Amino acid sequence: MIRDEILALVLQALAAAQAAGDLPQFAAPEVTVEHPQRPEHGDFSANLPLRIQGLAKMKAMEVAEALRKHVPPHPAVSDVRVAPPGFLNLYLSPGWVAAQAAEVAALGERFAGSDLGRGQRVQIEYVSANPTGPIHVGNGRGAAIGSTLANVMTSAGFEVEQEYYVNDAGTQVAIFGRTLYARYQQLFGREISIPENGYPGSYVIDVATGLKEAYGEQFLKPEGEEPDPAFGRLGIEIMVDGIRADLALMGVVYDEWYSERSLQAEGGPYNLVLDLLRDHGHIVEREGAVWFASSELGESKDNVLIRSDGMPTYYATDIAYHYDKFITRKFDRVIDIWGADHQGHVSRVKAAVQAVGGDPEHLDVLLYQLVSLRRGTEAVPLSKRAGEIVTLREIVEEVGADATRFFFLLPSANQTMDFDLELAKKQSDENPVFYVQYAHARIAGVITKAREEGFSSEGADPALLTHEAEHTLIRKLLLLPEVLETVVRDLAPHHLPHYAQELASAFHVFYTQCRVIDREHEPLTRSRLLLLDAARVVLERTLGLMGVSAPDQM
RNA sequence: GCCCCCGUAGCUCAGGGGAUAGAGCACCGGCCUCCGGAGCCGGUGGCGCAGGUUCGAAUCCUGCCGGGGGUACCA
Repeated sequence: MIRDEILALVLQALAAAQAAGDLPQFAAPEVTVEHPQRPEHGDFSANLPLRIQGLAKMKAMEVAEALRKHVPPHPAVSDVRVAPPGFLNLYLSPGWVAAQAAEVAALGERFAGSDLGRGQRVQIEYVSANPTGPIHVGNGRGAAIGSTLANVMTSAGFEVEQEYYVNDAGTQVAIFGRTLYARYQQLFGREISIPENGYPGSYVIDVATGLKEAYGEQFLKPEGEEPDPAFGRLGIEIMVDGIRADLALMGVVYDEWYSERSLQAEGGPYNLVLDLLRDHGHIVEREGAVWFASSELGESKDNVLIRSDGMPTYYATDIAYHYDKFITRKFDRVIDIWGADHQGHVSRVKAAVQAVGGDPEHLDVLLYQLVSLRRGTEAVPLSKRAGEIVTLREIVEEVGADATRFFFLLPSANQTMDFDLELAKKQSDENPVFYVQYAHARIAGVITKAREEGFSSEGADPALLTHEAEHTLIRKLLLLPEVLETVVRDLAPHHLPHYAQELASAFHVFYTQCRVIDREHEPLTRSRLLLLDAARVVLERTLGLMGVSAPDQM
């Protein structure tokens, strides 16, 4: 990408200036270039002179001047200037900028692809909500973030596997099973109330009804007896199917649905990991429970692995799960995307990864702050135990998958988010996603109209693109590779919808100022159609990575 | 108490060591004889407080104030 080429020029200038004796020898700090806020400061700016003025024992302006003299010529660069208090500003050549319209259009969907990941195998695990209830709004945020990150990392040359960890074992699942069985019995007329701490939501009745229709009274036992464990598992399967369908509605599709229960199978990772921890002296037994001596690994305290009732904790199975990720499946890198309520779990899991022989440096936990719901000024509780919850499906059906995803992606992950249902539903036309999609529809409309009138971008000369709005648009197109790199580096997909808005804005301005189809200027018409091709490529790409559709008409 | 995240325009949010802090919505005023006005142009308005580090701080550090989350033999 062009930014890296500019950076290379600055580095070369530094080396050349030192070789020529215009700057003293010293080890330079990490050099970066950035985009100045003001266009008169150029397309790229290096603050290197300011950073090394001390090392060089020279004034920053003098350092900048020494560098400027040694910047090697480059076809994309038309000017290099020194600006106070000591910036080195580089200006892109207008001819080069214009030519990029043809480059981008020719690259098509290959544009902005990269080999940043060099085929690294990355697993991204996200949502992984308990299958004891339907997916809710908060889970939707994780879904949008995870799936977008997976798309971007794939395009950046990572080999990405998307996974949903199905918590189909443990206490909550057992409680769900008992609740389900109570509902099932109720359907046969028994006066049974759902257990204390059970799941009061009406969806459990739906699942029970489904099981009754499929299996009749097959699972009905004499009153007072415990249900067949297979009954609860069937219920969980139905819940998982529902979750899968809800996420698919938002365009989220996984490579793998990984069962927690399978960890505990004979010879599975769970027993293996316990033995491993025991062999390494990480296990202590006290108060009737089995503990992971994590305080010896720098944690603030020990944590229970096996409760005194013999049941493994979530933490224990999670250690086995991460063992499976790192050791068994050998992922080069693992990204877990969790809600901020799991924050305390991060260092524990990292400590555990270390203890079982993985490298905690290769585990990234991306926490997203919680989503709160309101209707106008009225707060809506999200709790799963409250019975009535707002499901993700409900949101998607009301505002559409595109707006839902865009909306969830907009704030950075470490910003809490207020999802106003009333606003999302009532003002869906004013959602920024429409502004971006409208840009795409406009482009498609013009291209179609041009074709009908016999115009195409065939043989276009990009050099005719000299209007300021055209150049602003092209510069914006060239930004996508940088945006994608930032998304990958910082695990911050929120840059994408913001970029999409800037891109759409640059297009709308161009559209307003530059008429495309003009019979009296056919060569310019072709050039502008070429630019539209390029803009369409980038807009489609950006929307596609977010999982948002790029409609030809609206 | 301790740990994590956040206080930026009336609202929702970007910017997270650079030069005069941005966008959307809202509000005020303009722009279609012409490719889609779901658009464009202009205007009003802002870094919680106090110290510190730095050539330079919205950005880093410390303290305080305010909001959210965590601190289970729940997941």
